Amino acid sequence: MASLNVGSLGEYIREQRRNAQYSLRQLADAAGVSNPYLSQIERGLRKPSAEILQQIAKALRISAETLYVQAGILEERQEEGPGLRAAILADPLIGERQKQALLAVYEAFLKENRENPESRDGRADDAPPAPDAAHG
Amino acid sequence: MASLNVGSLGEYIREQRRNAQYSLRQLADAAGVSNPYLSQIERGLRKPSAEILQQIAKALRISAETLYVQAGILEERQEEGPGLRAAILADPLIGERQKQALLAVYEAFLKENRENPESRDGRADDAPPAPDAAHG
DNA sequence: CCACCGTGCTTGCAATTGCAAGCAGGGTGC
DNA sequence: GCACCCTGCTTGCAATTGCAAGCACGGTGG
Repeated sequence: MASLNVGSLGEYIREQRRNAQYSLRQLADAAGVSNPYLSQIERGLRKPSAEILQQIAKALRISAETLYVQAGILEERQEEGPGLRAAILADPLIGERQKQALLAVYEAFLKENRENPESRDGRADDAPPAPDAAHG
Repeated sequence: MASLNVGSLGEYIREQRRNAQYSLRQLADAAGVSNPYLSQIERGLRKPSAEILQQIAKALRISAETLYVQAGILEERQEEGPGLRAAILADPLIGERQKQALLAVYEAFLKENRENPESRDGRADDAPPAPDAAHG
């Protein structure tokens, strides 16, 4: 991992720790990691594993995903892509082939609608996209 | 990490690799990891870092999150499921009946994935069975 | 002064991670 | 037969990860 990411990860952890008003030792104890190691992580000298990040996140009462994103091993969720295609591709509950199958169905519908605009039927649906905010 | 998780991770990777009809060396090369190490990972002898999992996932053309979940460092997201439902319903280019059809396909995939978690990247309806050598 | 406690950090080391070099086996062509 | 290619795996090693023991400093109380 590039030291830049590690640097920002450590800064982030230190900031969250200070926000929570924990000393280094308190957080290390709560997280079940050694305090020297936590110090090294905060100063960007070591690159902790995902398991360690999980432990630290739990002790800080933040989501592990937040630290994964800071560490560069997870991308921030795109809540609503520019379209349904992106939403399908971004869905983590289905696999690539299932995504391709859904996209194929969707493309077939689009093609059908281009060739026969009347087939859309009841498109009075103007509800705004679901406000799927990033989880806290 | 409990060896149980590493075991299932390795099995999962091997299965995905075989689904993609890659040899161990081909996948290792594509992923940028050494082939002995990939072999060890598949056999559950080593616990790869998240970065290595990212590389393997990219080479397999699956999401890194999928492997993180298998490795036990990420929980399956439930929240995005409703997100795609909303995106389908919000899409202005398809009609109500088409939306319901897409939703039905999506729900079928989710159900299938719950009952058989490894079928996400499995056989799409129109995909022929992989020409596996019988008992390799 | 001292002893004690808290703070964050240094340092050496054991275990783990990932790799390079190579082995063993199967198959093919000459 | 041989050489070559492919397959997956073994093995020893360097680098990295995470820790235990301890240091240095500041503050407090006797």
